[in-house]
Amino acid sequence: MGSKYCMNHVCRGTTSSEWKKGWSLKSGGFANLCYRCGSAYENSVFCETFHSEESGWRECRICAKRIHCGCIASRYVYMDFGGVGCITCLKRLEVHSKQSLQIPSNNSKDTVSTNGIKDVHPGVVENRIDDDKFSTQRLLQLTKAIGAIDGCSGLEQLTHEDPLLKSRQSSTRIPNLTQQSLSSTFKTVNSRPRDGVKNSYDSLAQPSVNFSLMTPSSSPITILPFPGGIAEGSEQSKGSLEQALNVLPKPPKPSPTVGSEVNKGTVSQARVARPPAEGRGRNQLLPRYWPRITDQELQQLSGDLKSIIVPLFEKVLSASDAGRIGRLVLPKACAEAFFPLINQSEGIPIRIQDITGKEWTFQFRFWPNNNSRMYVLEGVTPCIQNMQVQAGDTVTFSRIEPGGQLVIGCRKAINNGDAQDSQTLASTSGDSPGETSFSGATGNLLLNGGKTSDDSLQQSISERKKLKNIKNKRLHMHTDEAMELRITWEEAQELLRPSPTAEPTVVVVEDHEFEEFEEPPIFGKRTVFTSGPSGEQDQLAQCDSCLKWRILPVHALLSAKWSCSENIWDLKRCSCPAPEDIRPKDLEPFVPSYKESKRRKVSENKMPKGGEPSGLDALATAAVLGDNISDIAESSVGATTRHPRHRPGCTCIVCIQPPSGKGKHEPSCKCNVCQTVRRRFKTLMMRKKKRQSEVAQAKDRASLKIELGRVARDVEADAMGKEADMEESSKGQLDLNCDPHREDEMLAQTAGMSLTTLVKSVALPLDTYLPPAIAQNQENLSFIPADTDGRGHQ
DNA sequence: CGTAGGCATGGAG
DNA sequence: ACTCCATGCCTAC
Repeated sequence: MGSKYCMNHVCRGTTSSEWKKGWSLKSGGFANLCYRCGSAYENSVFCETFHSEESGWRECRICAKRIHCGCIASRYVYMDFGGVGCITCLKRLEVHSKQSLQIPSNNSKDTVSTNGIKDVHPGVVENRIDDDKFSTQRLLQLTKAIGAIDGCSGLEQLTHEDPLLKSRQSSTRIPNLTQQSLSSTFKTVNSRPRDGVKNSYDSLAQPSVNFSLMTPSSSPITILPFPGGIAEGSEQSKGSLEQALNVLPKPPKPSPTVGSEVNKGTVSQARVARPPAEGRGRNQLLPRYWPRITDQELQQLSGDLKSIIVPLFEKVLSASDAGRIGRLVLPKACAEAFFPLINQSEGIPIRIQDITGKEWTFQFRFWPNNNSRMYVLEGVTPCIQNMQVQAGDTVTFSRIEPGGQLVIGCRKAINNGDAQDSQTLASTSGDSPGETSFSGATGNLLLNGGKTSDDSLQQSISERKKLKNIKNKRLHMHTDEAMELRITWEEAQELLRPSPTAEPTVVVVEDHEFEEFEEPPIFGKRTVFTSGPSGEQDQLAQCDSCLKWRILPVHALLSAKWSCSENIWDLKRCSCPAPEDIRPKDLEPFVPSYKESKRRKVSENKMPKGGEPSGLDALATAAVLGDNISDIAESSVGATTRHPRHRPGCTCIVCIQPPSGKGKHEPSCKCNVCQTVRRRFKTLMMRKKKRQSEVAQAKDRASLKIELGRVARDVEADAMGKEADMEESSKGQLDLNCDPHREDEMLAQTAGMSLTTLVKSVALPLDTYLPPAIAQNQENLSFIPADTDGRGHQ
């Protein structure tokens, strides 16, 4: 990396500099370049060839006017990879890509690949073009063809006493500029102090050139191009005329319309992403952040501000960005490329002006995030509101040259099919969707994009992606309140079923068989248990296909997705065309929301959906449909044997039991309720065994400890002649034998009871009901205990 | 209780 | 596997 001190005259005197990898214009090779000035001359003050006495100014082979040597300090020449061009007629591309320059020099080289261009692009240099092509006549033709560019009229801006130029003065217009004016311009464009808001954008990583773009009715609009665009592409070889007008970098895949528009002497209105302006790490910017301002808009803006506008980047506002929190997340790469370097998390206040000149002050800061940073602009709400933008719209960041003043603008989203409000805003504000405007919304800047169908299509796809991006899952869940899950753990438990692939292991505990499952349970279909007048029980399930209700045996276990075809218990009702088992009128008492449920279900089924609801989806659906499970249970089971601890509507395994003496289950009953009871009892027993084991171990340890203590006290008693302490030790022993888990003890003793009796006596903590696998992972589920404040876990 | 600040989380690329 | 970043969410006020 060499010296830490950039010795380029631009940075001269500074004590340190940041360096980045880049193409050195001095050596033509890959080197460390100063972030500030782009210079690779860490130890030298000037480029050796800059204004060298011998080489001096050189001439454009096309317009025969002066060009710079292309050194790093030669700011007027756009040099990314070492290309050299005439700053006046912009024919540098021709020179850069097709031929080398015929540069007189004292070292007798008839062809000079300036600044090591030969090393960088050897192929380019070798592709020479006959000098005839660059005769004066040819030059004039090209100049006329350029038209709007007005040839090399900007030549007068340059001045330098150059003997080589003098030799050409007889045939070409030679500027009479002074070194002073040159330096003045140079400083104006490039010299920006490092610190401070307005002048701290140490982004002159690459030399730049002022490209003059003449419009028929306006003064030249000078635009700082992006170093990366032109030199990188192969499109330059298509001809100088196009590139001459392509003052902004081309998109990676330029639209064919761009060229045609250029040829017509107009400015491209195509909204295409352009590689960003120079800046730290700009090459790492994702294309999604590339500015998509059209040439026309840029011209308009530049003219309006009477300044050089350098589009930097843009971002589609997310919901968070546009929210009232007032924090706009800046893409990291953009923040680091175009915003001041900050070392403290608190950041710095930064002033950004809008098109009206109104200045906004934001706090530019970052948060540590995963060993990285997350950059934000704080306090953007007023500006966002002023621009009348919202999520889905795009904010643009540009820079005014000289001075480096940041400018914020906006562009309304084109396709607001998903962002209805945005469209409303656009219409009310008079903006057409998809147009670029700037805060303050001056009407003359709202230009029609003039997109072709291809452009529109591309743009539409792009916008759709953006909208999709801003409407991600979280947002979707949040905005779609119907998806909000409000279901209690108790309700969730009732949907648990053994995994269909799970093979239970039957264990016998105190004469009761219990099924153990290695696999965690799954969510089954919610069904409704009914009890008839005579006490017989039925189970009602709704077909997911035809939505008809079917009467099933109480022991039937249904998967989350169930249809009539799976009704193996009633062959007359095993297909959807079969009439419903129960009339809606009769179903109402059990499913109060039956009608509403069915109505919603039908409309829901009309919506295209990718997958089938299952598991959590089934729960979500239940919640969405408003099928208050509590209500269902309460009404469906009628009078239940509710445990006093449970509230009305409780659907726990206790409360859904039929009243005593009614519908008593046989010991071998395999209905859902009984199986659940058995499962839970199994869990109880396992926990009890575990606890007993732990207690036994603790008891052993305590006994040992007590025994040791007793020995010690015996010794002490013997010594002291006292025996009173013996009783105390006995008390301690008794305490340790006390089992604090009386409840489990009691429950364990119920093993011999009938299931009904067992159920009656069970009053367990909620987590006890849950199989261990679920209990452990309950925080991973999106259920919210009914009695929480709704903030979820944690 | 409401709000803002700050960090954590997890989906997406 | 890793980074980025949209958003969740805890904490302090």
